[in-house]
Amino acid sequence: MNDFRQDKAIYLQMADRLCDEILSGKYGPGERIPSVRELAVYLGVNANTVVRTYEALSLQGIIQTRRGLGYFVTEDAIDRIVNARRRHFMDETLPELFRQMQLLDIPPETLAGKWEEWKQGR
Amino acid sequence: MNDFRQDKAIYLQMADRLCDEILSGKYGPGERIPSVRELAVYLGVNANTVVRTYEALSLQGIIQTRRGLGYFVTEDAIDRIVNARRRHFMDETLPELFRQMQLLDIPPETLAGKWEEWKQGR
Amino acid sequence: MNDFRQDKAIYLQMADRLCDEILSGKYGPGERIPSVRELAVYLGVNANTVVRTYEALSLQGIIQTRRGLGYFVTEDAIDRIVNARRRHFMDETLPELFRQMQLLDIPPETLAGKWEEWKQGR
Amino acid sequence: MNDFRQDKAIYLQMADRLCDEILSGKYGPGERIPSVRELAVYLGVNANTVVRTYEALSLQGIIQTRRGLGYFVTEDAIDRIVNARRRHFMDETLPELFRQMQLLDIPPETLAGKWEEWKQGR
DNA sequence: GTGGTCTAGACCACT
DNA sequence: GTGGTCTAGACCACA
Repeated sequence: MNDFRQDKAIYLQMADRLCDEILSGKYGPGERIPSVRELAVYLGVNANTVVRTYEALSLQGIIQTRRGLGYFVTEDAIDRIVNARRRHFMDETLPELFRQMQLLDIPPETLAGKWEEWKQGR
Repeated sequence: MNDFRQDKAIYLQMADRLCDEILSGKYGPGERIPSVRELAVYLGVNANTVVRTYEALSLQGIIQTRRGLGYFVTEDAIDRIVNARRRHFMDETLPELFRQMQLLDIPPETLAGKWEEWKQGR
Repeated sequence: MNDFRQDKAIYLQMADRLCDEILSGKYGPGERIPSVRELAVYLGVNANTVVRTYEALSLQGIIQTRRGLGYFVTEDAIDRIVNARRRHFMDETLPELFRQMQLLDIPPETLAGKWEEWKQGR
Repeated sequence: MNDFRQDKAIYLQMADRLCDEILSGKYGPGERIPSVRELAVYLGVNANTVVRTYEALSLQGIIQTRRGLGYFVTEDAIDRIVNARRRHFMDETLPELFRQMQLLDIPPETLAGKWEEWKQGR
């Protein structure tokens, strides 16, 4: 229990995991996810931390709450997750990649070549 | 003290940090870096862990030992670090990037366009 | 200190007040608002409650954080507040109004007439 | 006990509640409502506050006192409550609504359209 | 100083 | 049981 990295907020790591589990089909659209207290005990974190995770995912429309019943995966959760990750890739991953390329003096043409190599290797 | 991630060997994380500090100029070429015991106490890790770090960096020619004096940054440390990181970029960062792009269904042409955007934004 | 109603979360009431103060010009676009701890002491609430208020307003793009400096009113804060309130009027106020009208057996035509009356009375 | 708002006199809030309970059938026409002292203890308020509540409702003809027996719901209590609330709707709710519409720059024609929408949605 | 996160424990309303 | 909110107090990174 409680095997989280130190370089990212626990509640965000938990959100990522839940999204992975939704994408993998562990929790399908419309299904109920573990209650706040259940998950808190299971992962060895404070209930408030789980609350923050669920709030964040609610705001993104990936899960929704039903008072007194629990949290449920929304019908379009998968679309929303993929879109959010695509956005993150464009706004975070790519700029960081380009920053590194600049620092390491790697020309952008390299990317196209490496992409071909990689596709072959699969 | 001792704020290391759990997902990577501590001695490798320490090596990364030392490289960062060399690149930043904190320890210039030819300068002495902290002794094994000093660094072990300072970072709250076992002295053997520091030894492994220094051995790894020695093997890469980034630092070198002088009997009875300590470890010193080599003259071409910066080049070696940049080259090592360039290799890491090619062998680790890029494949991971391409894997993500495949998962998110992002075409490779996007990279060239985004690179131009990013260069403009700077 | 601490004069909040019991029928609505304190952090939401605080958010409403802050929006009022932004609309009134007390805090203009680009200006800094009180720090989390300042406001907590001033209003006699817990710092975490202020944090929730500021987080909620951040998510709506009404304020934004600058690490180590504080929270600042965004340039388009006023537009966002007005739009949010208009949306609330349509989605919350009106349905509640109509529900009451149905309960009290008040015909919808009444509204137009009363509107004219009210406009004259001003 | 004693969960009243701060922004409205407690005796008026108690009167509202009693009216709700009459409308809901908890106390039917002709039935006896709790004694002043009973209600005061139950709600944790001063007995004089309950007296003011009952006086106010008596003046509106919603309840009536029978010496030595207690207060009783009048036969036409429900009509009187509905009428009072209709008056409140006209004199308080609507002007406040119109004030908001003016502030938010919402044209009065919107009401008719939204009313149709709402009726459909039920 | 600033904000950001986490824990522990409490009370509430709703089912 | 469920989620929603609040308090008290702690430690962190950033400026």
